Amino acid sequence: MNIGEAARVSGVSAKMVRYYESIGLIRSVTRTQSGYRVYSDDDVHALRFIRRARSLGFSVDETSQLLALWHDKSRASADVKAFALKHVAELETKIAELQAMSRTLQHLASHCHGNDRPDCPILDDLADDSSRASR
Amino acid sequence: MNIGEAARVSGVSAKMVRYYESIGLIRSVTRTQSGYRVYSDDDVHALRFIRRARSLGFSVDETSQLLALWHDKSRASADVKAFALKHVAELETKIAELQAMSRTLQHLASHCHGNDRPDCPILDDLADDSSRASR
DNA sequence: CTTGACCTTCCTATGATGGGAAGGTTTAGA
DNA sequence: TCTAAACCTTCCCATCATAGGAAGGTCAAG
Repeated sequence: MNIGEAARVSGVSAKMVRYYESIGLIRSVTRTQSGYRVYSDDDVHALRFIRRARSLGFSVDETSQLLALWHDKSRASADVKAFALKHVAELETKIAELQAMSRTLQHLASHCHGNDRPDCPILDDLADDSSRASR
Repeated sequence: MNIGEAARVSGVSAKMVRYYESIGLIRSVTRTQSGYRVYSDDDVHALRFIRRARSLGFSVDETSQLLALWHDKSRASADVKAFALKHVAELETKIAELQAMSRTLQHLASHCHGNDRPDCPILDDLADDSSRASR
């Protein structure tokens, strides 16, 4: 099948399929005489795998490692589990960072009258971050 | 003061100070005869404001809008509050996305034996995402 | 044989940041 | 007074994953 159909059935855009090939994430598929890429069901399967891994927040590099684990029939499930849990830890770190931002902003907003007067503790905080330490 | 000192006291790298100037986030400061940038306390104040806004997850563009609100002495605090709360909503959306990823991965990992056998439900899921719908 | 829907490669941009090269300036010390 | 170190300047490149678009070749249906 052509790249367009492979893109459609895998959910990965044709643009990204070419990109993934260029960086070596997927193998270079065979071509027709005229140069069109030809994809097999296995290729589409790999593309779906990639799309799913990306949707779980794995980087392209990490996805590459997951593909290697997938193809390595002799790997231990412990290796895969450790890899997944390491990513979970990174996600949790990121979540905690965003929650800290959100919490701070909500706190500031709760002290802002939100009326038509100009004085606003949110901007006051941004303008003088030493206030955070002393208050 | 020179850009190096301004960077040190504001917490924004000299590299970024030049970048912020190049994109118009901060004004072009005056120069010495030899071309060195010269920063005032007000300039440093603005840089601190920017650093704090960035640390709360505002984009450079949003930071620019915050700077405008800061300098607009007649704006209503309601405008600032609405702006902040919109950002909180975006943060919460992002948090929810990451939490969904984390939850899914934790769920998969909990079903993985994590031993030296090769079979692993994590990779099975990645390899066949139709399983998610049917199970 | 034409037209439209494909496909190809190549270049550009995004957002925020850092690295580094090549070269000019300033300052402190010998 | 000279020199070396520590500054500064601009300019280019890289990151990461993705998209847009141009210029041109191919294929299939009418």
